Amino acid sequence: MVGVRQPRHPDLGEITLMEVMGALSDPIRVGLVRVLADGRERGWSELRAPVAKSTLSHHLRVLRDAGITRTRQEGTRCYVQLRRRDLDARLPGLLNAVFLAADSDNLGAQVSLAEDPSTT
Amino acid sequence: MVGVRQPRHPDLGEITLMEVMGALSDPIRVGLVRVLADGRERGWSELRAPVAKSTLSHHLRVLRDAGITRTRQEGTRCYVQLRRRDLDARLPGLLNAVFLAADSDNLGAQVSLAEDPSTT
DNA sequence: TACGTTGTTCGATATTTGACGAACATCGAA
DNA sequence: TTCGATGTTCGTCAAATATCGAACAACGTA
Repeated sequence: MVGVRQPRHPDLGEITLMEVMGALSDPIRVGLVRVLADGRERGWSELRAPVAKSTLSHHLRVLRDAGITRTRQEGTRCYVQLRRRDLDARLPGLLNAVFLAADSDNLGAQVSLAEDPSTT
Repeated sequence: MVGVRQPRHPDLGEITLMEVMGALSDPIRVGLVRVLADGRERGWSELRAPVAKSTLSHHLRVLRDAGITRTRQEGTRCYVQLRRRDLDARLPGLLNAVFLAADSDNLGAQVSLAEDPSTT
């Protein structure tokens, strides 16, 4: 990515419940995960959250470090994707439960996707 | 209870995903919840955790405030119980997922019950 | 090669959190 | 009523977190 190369992605066995729970105890991050819920890869710049870009970068890092998302760099741009398969394998049912509760309370609604992907 | 009366217990509708996730992102607290997993009420003094009693009190308060446990006072003693029904109603599947993951990793194993309940 | 874009990293804060021991409050018992 | 037991609360610290703006680094492009 831009700045530093090769963000660390913990592999399946390194994903821990404690870290995932901690990562998902912040509304911005839950919002980000919800936005990625459909499994599609999203561009960093599509993500809309009411925080400074350095803060958004921080949150995305927490998610990545916890093994919740995967970041891919392509040229100058980054793309983020939910590691749903890995999470479901390692922590069965957790993501579903979080989505269920978050959806019903519209938690993390402050986060959204840019309507127009070109709004990069 | 001892010290101050009537600990606050959020009712069903006040339980939030964010607070529960935060409460369950600490190994001691996950350990406590695991110890209460069978639904039986336990005496405060039965709980064994590698922290000072003021710290244990703190953790039990975090769990109580999040709506995860219910505390009852009887004379000089306190009894704690998991609010499983409420949690399952408000956050379906979450507790199960946490138990599943915590059990398989033996998370929070530092917490246990006194072998002899009289070890009060 | 000089720029502009895109995220990341670096301080700097302010807040929250975990932990401890000591003081305290409440209840039951001597 | 004087103790002893049982938790809670308080004051204090250290460590972790959330945020921000500014400086940076890596790419693509003019």
